[in-house]
This record gives sequence, structure tokens and C-alpha cells, in this order.
Amino acid sequence: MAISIPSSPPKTHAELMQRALSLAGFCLGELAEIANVKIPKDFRREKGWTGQLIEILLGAQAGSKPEQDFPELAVELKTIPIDSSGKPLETTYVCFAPLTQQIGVTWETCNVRNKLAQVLWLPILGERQIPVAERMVGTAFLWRPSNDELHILQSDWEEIMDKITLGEIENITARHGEALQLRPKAADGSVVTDAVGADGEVIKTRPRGFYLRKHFTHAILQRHFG
DNA sequence: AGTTGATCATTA
DNA sequence: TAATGATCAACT
Repeated sequence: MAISIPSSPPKTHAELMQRALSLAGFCLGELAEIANVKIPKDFRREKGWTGQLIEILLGAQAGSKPEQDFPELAVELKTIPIDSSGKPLETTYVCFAPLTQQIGVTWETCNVRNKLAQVLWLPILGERQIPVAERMVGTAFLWRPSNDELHILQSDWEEIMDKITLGEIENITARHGEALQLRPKAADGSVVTDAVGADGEVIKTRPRGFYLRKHFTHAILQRHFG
């Protein structure tokens, strides 16, 4: 039952699943000790702490890349905080949205579809009232979108991308999209990037990211756990 | 009470 | 600056 830190990425899906499932039942405090990582009191200043801890324990390569966490397996890793009834506590970040030079990008080739083709979900029982160290890791599972899910995602993505292309970026709010929503994604309000303006000109705006709504990820979890 | 828009640390 | 990992907290 001993957990160790892998020195290399998993080579097969089976190896990845075995590693991920071996974490079930441990709390974050125990895993942090194994990984030799300090435990924050809360996530106010270390929002990505859980995800990075799990990456270490599964042997994912560190660093930021617009590719999957396990490129050779084409698998993306997502930790998702849930309450005691299994409901997601947060939306799930997918990737940045291209705000310019997006001509020619289609659903078939876009980053959203690529990222979501195969996701290893790792639920973390972690209501805010539970101290970080005591939050418990649940049972990991590999998800591939069903045809229905794929169609919803595609329709949302196309609607949002249409508006971006037409220079309506400032009119898109997080209320658009049934499963996918577009929201700011930056360190603070001073961060800007290029986008297409109403008259086709280049404007500056806050970077945006695609997120999965909670009701969508909840449905995914329910499909696997009932 | 649930969601939107804002924010934090780190790396390349 | 742009990307990764996400959660916070103000607002409706």
C-alpha cells in the first residue's frame, strides 16, 4: 500500500490507472508528506496546489505546456473538488481561448476537443470547512465524452468562437454556453492580450479561458458513480 | 445559495 | 507574456 514518487511518466493506461487508483482513500496531508511538499492553510495564495501535488504522485512531467499531462497516453489529468454528496464545488478550467488568428481552427482541431478527448478525473472530497490536509482523495476514472456530450461541447464552442471571430468578445459573458463557458483567465486585470474588435481591428482585452460548468462535470461524475 | 468575474503561484 | 495548476470572493 506504500505510495512512492514515480521517476518517470506511466507508459500505459493501465499503469496510469493503477497509480491513480492507489491514491484513493489517502488524505492530502499524507500525500503531501510523501511528496515532501508543504501544506498551505488554504488555497487563497496557492490555488493550483492540489493539481500539482497529484501530478508529482502520478509522474506527470512538470511545467506548462498546451498539451495533455500525459502526452504519450493522450490523457489530461483533472482534480475536481467535490462535496460529500459528490457535487463539484468548482468549475473546471480547460484551456485558453484563441482570441486572434483563430481563422481555420475548427472543432475537430481545437484545443478544447483535444484536451477533453480523454480526461483522468480525480475527485477530491474538499469542502472549504475541511482543512486542506484532511481532504480525501477519491476514486479516479478515465472519461471519454459520449456523443451527446461531444455535441453539446461542440455547439457551445462554435457559438463562442463565432462571437470571438466576429469581434464580439466583449459581449461574451460566462452565461453563454450550456456546458462550456468563457471567463477571464489572468493573474489580474492588468494582463491583456490581442483580440478582434467590432470593426475587425486589433484590440486589447483580458485573456479568456474555457471552463466546464459544474452541472456538466456533475453529470460526468454521476455517470460513473451513480 | 449559486455563479461570475477576479485572482494567485510558478514556469518557459 | 502566455501558459500550467485552479480557488476566491463579490455579486446577483
